[in-house]
Amino acid sequence: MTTDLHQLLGDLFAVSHRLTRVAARAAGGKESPAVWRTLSVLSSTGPMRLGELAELSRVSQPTATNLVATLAARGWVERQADAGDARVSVIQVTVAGEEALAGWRSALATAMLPLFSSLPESDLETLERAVTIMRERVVNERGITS
Amino acid sequence: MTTDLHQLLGDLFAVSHRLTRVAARAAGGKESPAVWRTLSVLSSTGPMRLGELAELSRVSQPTATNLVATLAARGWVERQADAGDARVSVIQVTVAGEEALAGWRSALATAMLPLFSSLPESDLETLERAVTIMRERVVNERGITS
DNA sequence: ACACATATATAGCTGCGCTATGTATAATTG
DNA sequence: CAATTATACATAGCGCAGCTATATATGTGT
Repeated sequence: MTTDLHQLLGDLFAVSHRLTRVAARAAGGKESPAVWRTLSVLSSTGPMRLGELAELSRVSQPTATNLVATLAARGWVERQADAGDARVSVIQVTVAGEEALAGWRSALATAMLPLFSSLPESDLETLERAVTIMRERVVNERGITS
Repeated sequence: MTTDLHQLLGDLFAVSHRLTRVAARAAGGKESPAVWRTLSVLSSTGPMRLGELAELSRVSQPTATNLVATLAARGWVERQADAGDARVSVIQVTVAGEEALAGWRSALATAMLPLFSSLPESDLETLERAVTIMRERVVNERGITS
């Protein structure tokens, strides 16, 4: 069966977006999805400059500034001055940030378990491979227009 | 390997959210992601009442009202009075709506091709199966708290 | 020193998405 | 059949993500 890329990408986007809505409502604490997405990026990739974070999170630089400000206000990230360049600030997840992220992950898993627990192991493996594939697409490239 | 559901769900959410950001910027026309998500839901599932749309889209009813208003203003959906119940309005995608959706899908595919075209067929099939799995999770249940 | 490039911050806007509440139509019940 | 309650959607008003345009501060090069 020839995979129709148009259809696949459209569906992938639509279902991804709906899934983020599910998650947002399920683990619906006070924090917004963007906060967790940003924290996830920082946690999985490690400390980085603000501009880099913006690229990886696929948001504009001002948006990243705001998100980091929010995260910093909660004590979940720290900004450190770069030794060699006074303009850059390196963002780093704090221990509290890792804990908050773990807590959210746990809440999310608990809330979404009813939806996913009935899946056979093979489906979970499919999802896992899909996550890996998508992450590589999202992370590795320098952006669509590069 | 025992799949860690906590990790998987957290990663799935994070990468899904990032993917929606990629798509939003890639096909970055004037319309917002929510518009396309809503239109996708309507198109794939068919005409439905507003409340149903809210549930399937995983948004609140007032949010659905607003989105439908936006879509109606662009002539992409129509509201029809229900014969048996004067309270309900049935939402239906117009021909123009289908065309707009197809156009967006095309733009999205074009923009994301550089990221996905290099994938082997097996990966595309994995993504396709993952889309199916996720869609069933998102569609079938009546909501987390039901 | 001066011009230009780069990294982040600020200002101001649009629109999503929410809760709380209002309004109109059904359904129910004494 | 009138009064109550439930349902479907609309309205009001808020918070915040995310954007563009622009400012500020620092670095680089001639």
